[in-house]
Amino acid sequence: MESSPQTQHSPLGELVAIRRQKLKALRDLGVDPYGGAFDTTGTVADVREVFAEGKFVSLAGRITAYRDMGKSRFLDLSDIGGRMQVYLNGKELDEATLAVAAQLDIGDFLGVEGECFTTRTGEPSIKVSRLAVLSKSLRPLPDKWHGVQDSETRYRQRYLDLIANAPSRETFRQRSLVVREIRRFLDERGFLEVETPMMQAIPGGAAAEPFKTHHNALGMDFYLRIAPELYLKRLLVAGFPKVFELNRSFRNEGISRRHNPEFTMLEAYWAYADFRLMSVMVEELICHLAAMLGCEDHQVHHRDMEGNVTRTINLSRPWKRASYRELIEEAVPGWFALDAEGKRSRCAELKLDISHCPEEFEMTQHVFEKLVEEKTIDPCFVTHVPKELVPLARLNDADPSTVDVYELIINGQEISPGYSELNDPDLQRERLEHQAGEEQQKIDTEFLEALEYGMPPAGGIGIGIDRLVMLLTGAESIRDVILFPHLKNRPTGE
RNA sequence: GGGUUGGUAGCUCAAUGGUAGAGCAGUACCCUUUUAAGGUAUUGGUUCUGGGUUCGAGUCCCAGCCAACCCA
Repeated sequence: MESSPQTQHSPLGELVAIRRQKLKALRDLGVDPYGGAFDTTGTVADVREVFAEGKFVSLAGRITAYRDMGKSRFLDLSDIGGRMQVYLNGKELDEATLAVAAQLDIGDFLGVEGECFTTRTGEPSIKVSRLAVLSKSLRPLPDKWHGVQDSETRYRQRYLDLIANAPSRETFRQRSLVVREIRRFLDERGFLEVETPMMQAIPGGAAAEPFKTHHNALGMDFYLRIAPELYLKRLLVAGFPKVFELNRSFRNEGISRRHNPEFTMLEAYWAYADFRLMSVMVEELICHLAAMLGCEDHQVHHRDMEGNVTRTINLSRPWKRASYRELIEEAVPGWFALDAEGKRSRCAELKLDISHCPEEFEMTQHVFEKLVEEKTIDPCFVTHVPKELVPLARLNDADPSTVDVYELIINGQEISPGYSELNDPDLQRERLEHQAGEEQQKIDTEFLEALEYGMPPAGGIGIGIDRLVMLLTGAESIRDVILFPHLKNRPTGE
């Protein structure tokens, strides 16, 4: 705990001290500044809905503006969904109420009862007949007009960001709508939502560095999952034909504009389907979500602070489908005709740093990431991906050097992979062993055992929900769609 | 991990190496339909931290901390 700011000889301390004096004044008036339940007509939005001249309503919210005109006082009561103006008439209210009103600050939670009326400037308002202090705010809120600009404050004290910045509120409201709608969409199609372990003895389903933890009673180490995949497939073995999980996974890797150590992923599996069917469902889902958020003509517009359109994503169906090879040839003609040395010098010409790509397929993948993925704004399903990149998918019958998957690229980043899942237990074991190399202990042999009981052929998808929300809301950073992104600890104190 | 930029009042931002300022918030007063209310007055500073250069540092140099962006 930090020391109380009012004990410090600081400007902030003085502001807090003044508010504490008001707190005491309220108590001296016989008012509990942290009142209990308050019966309301509803939220601000609800009250606006039922608003009718002369109607008696009751509303609670935070004071976000205070306009004192002498005998007349107007204040704004806000909640996450909007604001409502409240009017205090200095001549009609009793002395006790006015004395309480004199101790109010921006930031306080207040409950009011009164009649609806419209001011002559046309503002729907509530003429207060009774008020109740619900929570006295002891610290000053951010600037009412500029909000919180400092990114560090916005992330560390997200509540201040949400209080002060309407666009941030809207982003997180939309995120919530998206998650809810995905569940509804899948439920409508017969998918069953399940919950599988986030603590796993062997973290499988992806290639990523896991977080490690320890269970005392069992006396064993666990890892936070990097993907739910291997458990969801066990449920296919169990006989569930359609399952999904929409929840957190964890990867102990770098933090960037597009990476948070914990992130939200949808994984869905559909028995007897394949990656093509999954791609159509994902196309439908994302278009549906965009439409729900009000995008017109399948155009998603990203805007800057002034509201100018900075990017338009065209979601018109059908979405482009092209093979990994085609897309790379398109970006770098003649690429696949080059030998390893040729590829290396071509990368140098293209100013691509491939110092971390010893293998040829890694150079190719780097070219793909830089010259295809990052430049693909409108949706594109990339198919026929090299098998080295995707060890858990079914090999393509016609070209066994590739797998039956799609990688959906939108907005310059991978949004969703979709597979025809590999259900041959022997081949799966071989591919996992090859992937694990020296580290055979990293193979989830119990998963392989499950496969040996028989897993139906299936289509599977993953969707990175954070990135999906970025694309739908125009957020530039993953931190703008995660309520509490991880940052380093603050040095000390404030 | 490397590079670039930034960190000044509660918030948003200024300030050629030469007295640290403004708007909002706060405080006091005026004002009965305002709404970024308005008017008058006014309080408020460890300029991120620690060193250094200098007659003099928010400003220049070094180191560190935190953040954003780019690269890996």
